[in-house]
Amino acid sequence: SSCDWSREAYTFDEKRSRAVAEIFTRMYDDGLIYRGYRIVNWCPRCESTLADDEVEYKEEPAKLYYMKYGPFVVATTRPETKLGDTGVAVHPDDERYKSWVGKTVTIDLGIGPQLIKVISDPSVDRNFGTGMVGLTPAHSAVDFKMAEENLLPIRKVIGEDGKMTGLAGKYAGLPVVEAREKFVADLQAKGLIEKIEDIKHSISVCYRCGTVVEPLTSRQWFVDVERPIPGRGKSLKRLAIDAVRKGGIKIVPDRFEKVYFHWMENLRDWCISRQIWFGHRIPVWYCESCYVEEDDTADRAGGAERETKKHQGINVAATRPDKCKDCGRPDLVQDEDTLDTWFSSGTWTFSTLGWPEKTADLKRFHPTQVLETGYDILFFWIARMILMTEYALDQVPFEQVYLHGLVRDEQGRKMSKSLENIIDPLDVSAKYGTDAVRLSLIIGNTAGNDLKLSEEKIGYFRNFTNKLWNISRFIMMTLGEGARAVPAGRPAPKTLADQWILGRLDEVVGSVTADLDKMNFSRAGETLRDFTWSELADWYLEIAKVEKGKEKLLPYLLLQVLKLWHPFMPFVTEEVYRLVFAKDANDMLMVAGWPRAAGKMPAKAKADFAAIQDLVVALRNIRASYKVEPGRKIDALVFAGTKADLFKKHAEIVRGLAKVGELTVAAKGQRPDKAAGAVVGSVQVFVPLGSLVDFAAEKTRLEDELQEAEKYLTSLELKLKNESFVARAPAAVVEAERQKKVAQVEKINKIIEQLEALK
RNA sequence: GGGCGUGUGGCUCAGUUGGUUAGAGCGCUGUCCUCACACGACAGAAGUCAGUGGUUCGAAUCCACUCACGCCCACCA
Repeated sequence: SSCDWSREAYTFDEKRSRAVAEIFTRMYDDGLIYRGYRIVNWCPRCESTLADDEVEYKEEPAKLYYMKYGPFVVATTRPETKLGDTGVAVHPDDERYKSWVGKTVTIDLGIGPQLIKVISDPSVDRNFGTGMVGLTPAHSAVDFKMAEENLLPIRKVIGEDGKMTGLAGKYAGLPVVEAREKFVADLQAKGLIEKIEDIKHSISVCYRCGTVVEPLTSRQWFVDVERPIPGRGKSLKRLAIDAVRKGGIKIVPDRFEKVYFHWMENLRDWCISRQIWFGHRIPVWYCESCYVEEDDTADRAGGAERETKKHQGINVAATRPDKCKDCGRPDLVQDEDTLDTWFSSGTWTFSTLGWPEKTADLKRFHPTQVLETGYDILFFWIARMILMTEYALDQVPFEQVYLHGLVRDEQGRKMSKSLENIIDPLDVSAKYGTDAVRLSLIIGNTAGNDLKLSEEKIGYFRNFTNKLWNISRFIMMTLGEGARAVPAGRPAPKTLADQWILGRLDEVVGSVTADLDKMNFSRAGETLRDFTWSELADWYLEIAKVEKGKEKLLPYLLLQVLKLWHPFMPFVTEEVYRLVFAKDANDMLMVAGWPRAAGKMPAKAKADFAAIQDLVVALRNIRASYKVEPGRKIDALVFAGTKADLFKKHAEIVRGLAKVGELTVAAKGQRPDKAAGAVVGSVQVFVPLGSLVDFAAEKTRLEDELQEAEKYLTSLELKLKNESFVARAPAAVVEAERQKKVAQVEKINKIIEQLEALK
């Protein structure tokens, strides 16, 4: 896929703003958006509400105060909120308090009498504290809920500024922390604090600024996630759950589906109004003539009907109305609040395609196929997009969600400004190239797992980029001065090496394509890298220096490799394509077709080539262990048995790649004097090195090799002697083990032969 | 309190439905500035797959438990 810049969109441009206002209006008309006075998460620093998932939790040591409370004792971590208590809850079966339930007591915490009703609720833990919970409906979601059920008054003692309100008596105007200290000191002076315990407590903080969040009652706009949508019979919540459960959306890796369901099932009404200026303004206008501010304290919850639909002077519309729907007067004032950014972003997949117009784009491109994002944004954005899209279009927003992990530093820490461990993509792009940065983010990481990134890693991929560049240069050189390659069909293989590299290419095309389909991006990249570097460059290009006549095949291989790499490293591949293949400026790799595997390599070709590789490696090994200078040629004698013809035929390759002067191949023969030797399968290799040969070392090496080989043989024999294995394992597996045994026996015999000759 | 993830050579990570003597890159060791590339070539060393028990002819892979680290969720007052 590529970006279509003609469809560039911005959240706050006219079309997107229109879509946001439109969906708000529709949801309001369907009774899914309402204005209500209830508990919200309030950040005193941002002076705004927060959605439930915008609140983060931190475990911190805290104090649990046991305070005298009229005839009772209650335990609390927030003594100052007790000034807002209007009730107290106990477990229904708690014998200690049973007789009190239903009664109202009057207590005085120092600011005058407070009426406290005793209620019972099964959620109260009898063993925590005194088994009795003071209820502060205005500052605790749980308490608020119980207050609803038991019709307790709401007494708001903490204001939006984070300071105590007028209802807090002499503590009014104090910030909560100061109020707490003073209040506790006052209680202690009066002997009303029974004891103080140290406990661990999780406090809620604002995800944006880290300030402690105050739950408080406030009049805000909410999305009702439980209410059945008119005409559809399902709630938003249900719709969003079914989208994933019924397979319309697949999340990769799938374990996140479980996380998604859990979150959705527990979703409560979503507070969408914010008191910040950056956002879409809420499309609601209040009539200056007939709208009367609701009375907060008299208000009970109760939902959409009571609070908005019936409320006079509230006008909801996608564009500013001329006059009030109730009184017809034109004096309208728009709500000053903005919408939660995720409410707006939730419309993204369809607002970018022109919704609410019935555009051709919408018809053609929606639902989209893949959304790719970090798992930390699953609730914020993905869940909201699903919710909003299901509502607006009765479609899923996308068919697949690919979740990547978070990028961390070398030590696994989150990147952050304060730790100064941020790797700026622009810096490292300039330093190592953009393709190298891309590769370092793709390779070495799997879906949903965090990624440790370091400059060192990026540097490695810079090296690979350079390797690909040099491979291209080499291939260009073989084409001759200034020559350009014409993309053509697949050339027929002329040699075994050709057959092998084309066969390997097919295998690589197959596995890379399959991995991309399965979103195994890292594995696809690794497969490609290993093929490009080890097989194409280290083997085939070296062979091409020996075997000539590859003017067609080399460009073909390069083009296929460029196509396969293009999604991973678009810049370098495109540039090489431009230099080597492009007919004109409009001929671009990024729109080229994806390679397809042409066939399957014959097993014989594969085995033959592997035998040649083994021989070359064995010869190089001897060179290395005797420290023969790279420039110096060695002579070699090979007793190859049935492979003699194969080696004779490809002697040039062996000589070229292993720097052999005279290569003698025979089925078998007599071991030469003063030669270093090696055994590769059933093949014996000798390199006469005259006085250089160290017989003691040769002997030790062969003995070690023999020991190793016998150990393996024993394990094979043991396996084959096991009757259950032979009887129960698939025939093919058993046969494979038998073959291994035969080969191993042969190898051992050759090693013994060589050892004998040394004596 | 609930849920999830990770634990594989010094480091970073792959290992599809259980079946090659467990792979790769970095790093390391040795030789080389060989005419595409020293951001390179060649050769090599290095792992009882966290632990225990189980299932199986066969376990890094499946099951149970344990340990370590990390993350997410939750109205523990």
